[in-house]
Amino acid sequence: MSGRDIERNYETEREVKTRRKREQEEWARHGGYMNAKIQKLINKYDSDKSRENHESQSKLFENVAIFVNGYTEPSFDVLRNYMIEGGGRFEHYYSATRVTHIVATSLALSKQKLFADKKVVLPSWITDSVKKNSLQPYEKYLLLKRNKITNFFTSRESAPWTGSDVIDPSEINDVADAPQSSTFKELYSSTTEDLPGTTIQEEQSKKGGKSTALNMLSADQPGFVAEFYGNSRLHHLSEWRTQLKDLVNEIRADPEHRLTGRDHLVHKYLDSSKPSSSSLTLELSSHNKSTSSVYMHIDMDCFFVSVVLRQHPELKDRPVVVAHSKGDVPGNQPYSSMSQIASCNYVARQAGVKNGMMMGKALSLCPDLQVLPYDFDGYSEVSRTLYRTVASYTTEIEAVSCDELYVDITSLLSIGTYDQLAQEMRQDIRSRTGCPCSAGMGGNLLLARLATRSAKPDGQYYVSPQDVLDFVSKHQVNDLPGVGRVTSRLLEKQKVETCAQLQAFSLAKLKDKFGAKTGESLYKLCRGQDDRQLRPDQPRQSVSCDVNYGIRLTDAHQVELLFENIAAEVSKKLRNARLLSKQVTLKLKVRSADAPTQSAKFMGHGICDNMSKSSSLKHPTDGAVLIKTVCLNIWRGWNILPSDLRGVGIQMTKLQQVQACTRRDKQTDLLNFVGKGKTNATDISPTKPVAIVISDDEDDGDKKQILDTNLPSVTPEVPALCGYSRLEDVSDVLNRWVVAERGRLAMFTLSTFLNSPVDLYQKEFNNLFYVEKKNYCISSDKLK
DNA sequence: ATCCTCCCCTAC
DNA sequence: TAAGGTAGGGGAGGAT
Ligand SMILES: Nc1ccn([C@H]2C[C@H](O)[C@@H](COP(=O)(O)OP(=O)(O)OP(=O)(O)O)O2)c(=O)n1
Ligand SMILES: [Mg+2]
Ligand SMILES: [Mg+2]
Repeated sequence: MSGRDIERNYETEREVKTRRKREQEEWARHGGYMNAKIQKLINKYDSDKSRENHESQSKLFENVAIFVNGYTEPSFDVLRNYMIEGGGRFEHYYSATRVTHIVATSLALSKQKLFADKKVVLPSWITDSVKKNSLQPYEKYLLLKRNKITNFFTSRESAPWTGSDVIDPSEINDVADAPQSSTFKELYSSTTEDLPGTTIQEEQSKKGGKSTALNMLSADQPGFVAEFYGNSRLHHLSEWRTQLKDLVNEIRADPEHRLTGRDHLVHKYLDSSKPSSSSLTLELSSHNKSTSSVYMHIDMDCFFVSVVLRQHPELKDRPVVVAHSKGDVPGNQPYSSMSQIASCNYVARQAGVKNGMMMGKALSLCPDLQVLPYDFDGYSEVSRTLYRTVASYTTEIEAVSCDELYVDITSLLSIGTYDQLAQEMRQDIRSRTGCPCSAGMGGNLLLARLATRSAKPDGQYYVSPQDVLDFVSKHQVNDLPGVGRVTSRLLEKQKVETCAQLQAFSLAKLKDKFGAKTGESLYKLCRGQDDRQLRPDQPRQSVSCDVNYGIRLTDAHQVELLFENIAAEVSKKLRNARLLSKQVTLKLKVRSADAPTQSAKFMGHGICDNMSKSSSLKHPTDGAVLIKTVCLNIWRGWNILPSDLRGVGIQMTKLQQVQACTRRDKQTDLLNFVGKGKTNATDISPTKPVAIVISDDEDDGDKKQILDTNLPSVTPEVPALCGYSRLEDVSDVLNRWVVAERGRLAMFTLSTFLNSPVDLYQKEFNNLFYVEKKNYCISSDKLK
């Protein structure tokens, strides 16, 4: 079954509407709502200030101004009262100039970067200062130390979560005005996706400006990818997954890392009269090779909802979902919203609502649905706290996603029982994050994973060896990891719905039907067997960027701009990971010949044909210009109408780690290149200083990128510069040599490379010194 | 056999 | 309106 057929089964027919006026009204309404919200915050601030004036006796927090970031214990409100009563200031918005201290117990990675050189302190700085009635030195309470989070997890003193603070209920979306009628007529089984006709979406993305009232960037504009990614839950999910894998690797590699959670368990459950012997001997005795491993799988309950419900406890018994839009614009068809539900709580699940469901369908199942907006920073913070909490028990962890991980608990079982272990860890997670989670345990990854399903919500479950067959037989084949929509539909055709039924199939038959590996894996999984090991640090095999939303272009030039945008994004990712790649794959979504130009989902990709083609590079690269050029070559070989383009992905494979190259390599490479690529190479000698520079003539002439140099005065410092470097990291060095060598520098411009043989052009992007940032000008002799 | 390219499938 | 990303497993079929 092709992807296209599948989409047809769930994309809906949609009545085409002209409704610009309504959109404008909605925009105004929304603006009005936002304005009211801001006014409310201003009022709140003013009242804080007046309280400050009236109760001006205490000077405890004089000259202190705090900003509270994210979830804290004690709560936002309590901290605010302490500040105000202590004569300090409490800022509702972060401002580097006004705020003296940021208060947080955990930070999203993005915030860690933002606050890198700021005073970020634990809430206990405030509470301790209040307790002792004197301002404590903040240094003892820093959350960020040497670029990593330490303090919070080196002590177990933090109070348990009390979880009863309401912050600002005005942020809740309007409630419960969904229509009561039930004229929902099978929106989700239509076979034609859309009606042809009006071209609202096209008009919105006509070249040039920000289209229409909604300020959506057109796909050829510079900020388009960043804006889309900023709003894409799926992008965040993927980004966090890689960041959490990195976090696990960092923790595992950190010799300073302490197992404070584990120590606490040892203290609590093992005889504390002989404390000196406990930890070390246990470590050894637990390495009992004959015992097989036991795994725990931990997964947060309705993650996105739980995180935002901390601020809205009054909604916890009502059906709640997190999504971008409720689609309740006056004049829209009821139950027609195509906005996806990222997560729904268990009350909503009672009504049949599911993660990933369209809002329209969910509202038809549950008209009372409460829709809350995303809080991406909140999810990131909770994720990292979850991982650090688990890592305080053991570092035998495999990251699965932002709300989910596998843990090898074999050695921890010498401290306590399954139940004790899970209770302790879950309680710890809950008190640190304010969110519930569930845990499953079993003799392999499959059993642990399935056990979590039985455990949910807010529970735990252990599958003991004698129960395995019974336990797994009861499950639907659908529940098996790796068995999704297509596979279970294929099995359904064979009258197989449960694992018990699947067990009747012979290994040979399964291999024949599904292929060697898949067949064998199905054969084992339905019997509760699973060979997979925990794989904490698997090297990355690909790096990619995809955008399959919001693409409505009209001409080839716009396509080039979009490719440039996406190529820049993959390049950034490669450099971030310090990887170089030898193969580029371009993936496109192209509107199917018979598909309407307007998709079912606003600005969605609609019914598409997928195309992909890869191109191997002679030399590994991370350069955006090269990647873009290669992709455009592939694109030109296909003759696709720009207006039919609906999605673009660039995937980089055949990866290798950047290695700092030696001075000798560097000079050889560079001189080889210059010697071969340039007709007039007689000026080049090993002593002649050379820099390779991209000079983009369409930009103003000052913007140059330095790709490489063999400057003798730089080479002692080259190990620090080459391979991968950012201007921020190397600007000192750069400044020194640019000034010193001014006027002596030979320069090549990009056109030099474009006229070079292809392999030289690629070589130029080889793992050499590369300065990312523009606005960097050097003056020099031009090479004749 | 084993590898490669172009897909498809799955999970969060 | 809506934000349909991304990495890894693996199969089919051709090249070696
Ligand atoms: N189709 C999906 C599935 C998940 N997610 C996001 C939101 C979820 O909260 C988070 C974690 O996914 P889970 O599968 O763990 O689902 P939940 O945590 O929401 O619920 P559960 O209690 O079943 O784990 O990933 C999403 O955006 N879209
Ligand atoms: Mg979950
Ligand atoms: Mg999960």
